[in-house]
Amino acid sequence: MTDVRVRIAPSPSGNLHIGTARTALFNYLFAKKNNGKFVLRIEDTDAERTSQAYIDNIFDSLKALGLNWDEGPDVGGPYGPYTQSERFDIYPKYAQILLEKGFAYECYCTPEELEAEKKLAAENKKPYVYTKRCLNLTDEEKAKFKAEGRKPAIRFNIEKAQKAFHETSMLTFDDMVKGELHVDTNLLGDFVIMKSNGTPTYNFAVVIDDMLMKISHVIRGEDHISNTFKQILIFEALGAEVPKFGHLGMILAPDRSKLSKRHGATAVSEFVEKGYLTDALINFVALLGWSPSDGQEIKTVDEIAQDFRINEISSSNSIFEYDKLNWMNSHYIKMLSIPELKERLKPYLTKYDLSELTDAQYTRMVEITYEPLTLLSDITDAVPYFFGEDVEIDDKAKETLDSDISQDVLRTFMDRAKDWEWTEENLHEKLEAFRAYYKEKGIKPKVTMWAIRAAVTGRLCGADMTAILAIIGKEKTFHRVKAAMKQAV
RNA sequence: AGCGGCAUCGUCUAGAGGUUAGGAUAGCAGAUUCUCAUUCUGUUGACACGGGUUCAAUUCCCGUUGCCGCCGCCA
Repeated sequence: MTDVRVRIAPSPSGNLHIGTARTALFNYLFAKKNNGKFVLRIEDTDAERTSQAYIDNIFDSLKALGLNWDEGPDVGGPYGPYTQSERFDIYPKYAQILLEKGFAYECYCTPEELEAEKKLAAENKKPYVYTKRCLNLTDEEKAKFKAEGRKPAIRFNIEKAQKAFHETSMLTFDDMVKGELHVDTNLLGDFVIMKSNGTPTYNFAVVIDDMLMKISHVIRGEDHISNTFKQILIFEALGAEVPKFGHLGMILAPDRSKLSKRHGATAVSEFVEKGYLTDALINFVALLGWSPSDGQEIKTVDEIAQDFRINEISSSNSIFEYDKLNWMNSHYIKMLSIPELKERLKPYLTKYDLSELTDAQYTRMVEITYEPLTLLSDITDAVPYFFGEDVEIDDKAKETLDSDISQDVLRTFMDRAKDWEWTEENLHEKLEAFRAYYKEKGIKPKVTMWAIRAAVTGRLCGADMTAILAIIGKEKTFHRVKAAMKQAV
């Protein structure tokens, strides 16, 4: 078997899309499983849509996801360069070969002429196929066009290639995930391989690069299926070995349309900013189309690679739903160690003055608040009452504080607590007794605690109350309780 | 319009010619906790439709429908 070499070839016209990340993952898994190489190639033939910021984003996102490449623009490799814009001198040579062999021809049609052809086809309700009007241009005709200042594009001669390598017009290939796929090449139309500005089109550049980079397996989205037939013909015309193809179903938004900005985050970096862990993202996205043989869904990329078989991937589209991603993210958050959590939560705590807390207090705060987090960013709204002298009291807490019972609880609390030793263990004991005291008077423990919670945190729900009191300290606690009492009088 | 692809709980999926159609997530109910959440337990919920083939089809074939994709000198 030839060496397995796969690639991810993003176009830097945007940040790394979550769908591209999944395609990259499946390529990476395939390489891992088969001891192959995973290469990164940047497809920036369209200079206008390319930007360095996007390239950086693609690198960073892929790295953050743990999808490290063996060969690529930054690390190099034996078949570089790995950025298409740096390979522009390569493509014309191969176009020339095709021209000489008769598998390609010059096309002098103007955009306007082409537009008219398309319009005509649309009017006749016929699918548009290029009319091949430039196929048999004489030298005189070409010279005349050139004299007019027209620069030729180069088109691929489908019929010639098809007749040279296939019995009939039906072209077939065996897709690794979808099985046999066919098309009638008569419907393809002679497509442009070199633009009139001298740069290659996508379909051409891909073939040349995959050929030169010795890519053995092309795993990509199913939106490329119709390109595959064209690409196979080019490989054959060049006398190159045709790689194996595998086409993945698409990731759709909940409304079944393409996942786009209006559905929220689409770029990996956006998910990360929102507080998603890359481990959770990659695990989640792996489950779109692939399923573990042991039913254990939480897995590292390496574990998945062991269990990965490309022919077992689902060939249907799948919908990207947040429910499960969220569950998985909270699961991964819970698996983080406290020291790790302390660091990873910091970016979401910038609106608070962390220096108000000692390291021990910060540690404890994290310990009692991380469990219910769905996103790392949820920490922001979960902890305001650990900071500052006063707290903002929300409506429900206000209402609770207004009751006679609450006021009574607070008075008693102040009276008793002034003598308490302010350690968490002791507070735990004392508050238990405190609740018991009120329980005997017919007041539920939670009502008792609500009064204190409302006064100290300004809300009715939150983390462990004993720990909160211990962390913020006696002074601050009393200050807030007094404030709450005054308000109600 | 044409061509191609896809079709199992809301969602992600497992499954095999004969299964009580399994799991996860979400939902619902209960238990636990000072609250919310977490956690635990239980539970609702699916083979798109119509024809074949077969003793038997959700599974194989054909058609219909639906959805997705492609028809650029974008990638």
